[in-house]
Amino acid sequence: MRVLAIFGPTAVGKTGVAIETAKLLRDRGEDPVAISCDAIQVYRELEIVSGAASGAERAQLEHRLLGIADLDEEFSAGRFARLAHAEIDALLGEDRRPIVVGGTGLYMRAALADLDLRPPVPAEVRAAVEAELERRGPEALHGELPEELASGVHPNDRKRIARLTELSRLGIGAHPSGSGMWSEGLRVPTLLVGLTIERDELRERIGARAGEMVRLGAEQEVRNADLAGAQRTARAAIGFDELLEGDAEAMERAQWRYARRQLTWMRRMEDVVQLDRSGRSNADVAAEIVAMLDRG
RNA sequence: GGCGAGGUAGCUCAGUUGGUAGAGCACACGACUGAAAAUCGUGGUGUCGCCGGUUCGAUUCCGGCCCUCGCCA
Repeated sequence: MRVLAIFGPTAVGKTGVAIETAKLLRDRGEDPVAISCDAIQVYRELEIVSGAASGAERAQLEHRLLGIADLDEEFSAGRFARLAHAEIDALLGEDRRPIVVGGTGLYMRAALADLDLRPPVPAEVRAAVEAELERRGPEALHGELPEELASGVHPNDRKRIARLTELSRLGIGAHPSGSGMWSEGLRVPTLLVGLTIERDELRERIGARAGEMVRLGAEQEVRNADLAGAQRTARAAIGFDELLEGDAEAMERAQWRYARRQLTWMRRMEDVVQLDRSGRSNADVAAEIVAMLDRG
């Protein structure tokens, strides 16, 4: 049985399409389960601002890896990869079809392939490197990286420079950047669908969704998360800082920018089947996906 | 109607002691290996309000006009 993966920009309707697809699959005797692929939806108390599947939606299709971390925990692609692989393999073992659905490009890639991600580093090492980065600036540390690592990172890219510096100080060989990410094949047979949509329609959807988030109390949610001591990986949520400032429009703009980055990621994906859902219902799109699964 | 301030990129504005302009945001594209909704890179924005004058040359100086804002009538 092939895994079904659904990727696409924020607000394109991934959850809705997944639910409709699951219904059609159930009609033919399957028992599918969704596996969320989202770096923010893993947080328990960030459901509104992350646009996680609602209770009503989850009643129609079981979603896993949603709301599995507390706000004061740091999350990571590596941690996600292990969990996702376990879920996918367990479902396949039960002959249930995994529907891997989400918009975090790296998480999707990590779920579908074996990325050989490097280990996390001790907090002390990271704190030391961060302090040094603050003091000396990114260019200085960039200059001290081994040539094969430095060449793949821009001297302004603080986060990657920090990470590579941490790894090389611990004597852990990092990936010489580039190439590898796409060279390894998928772990298991998969149909990877990338949902696309006309820009005007996507803008409307993002606007409507942002308004809905505010109506559901996203601002309060974010204030609570702030007080609860949310970790930086949780504070990275689009809308977190914006709503703390009371600027819902800024959140909407950031979501649009994010959607474009997701589209860039999607164009880069190998073996992705792009499916234009402009002006179409979730059910209509789902029917096409099921037909693709049938075609093998 | 009078006085004052201002009209430059999609927006907010900077600037040119006269040689046809620039920053932020927005926009478009790209990179991405345990922070990825993160982080970073590249790119173009344009009758410099309109019409004249001076000048080799005016967005810049001068005159007139139009428009916006504020105050006063």
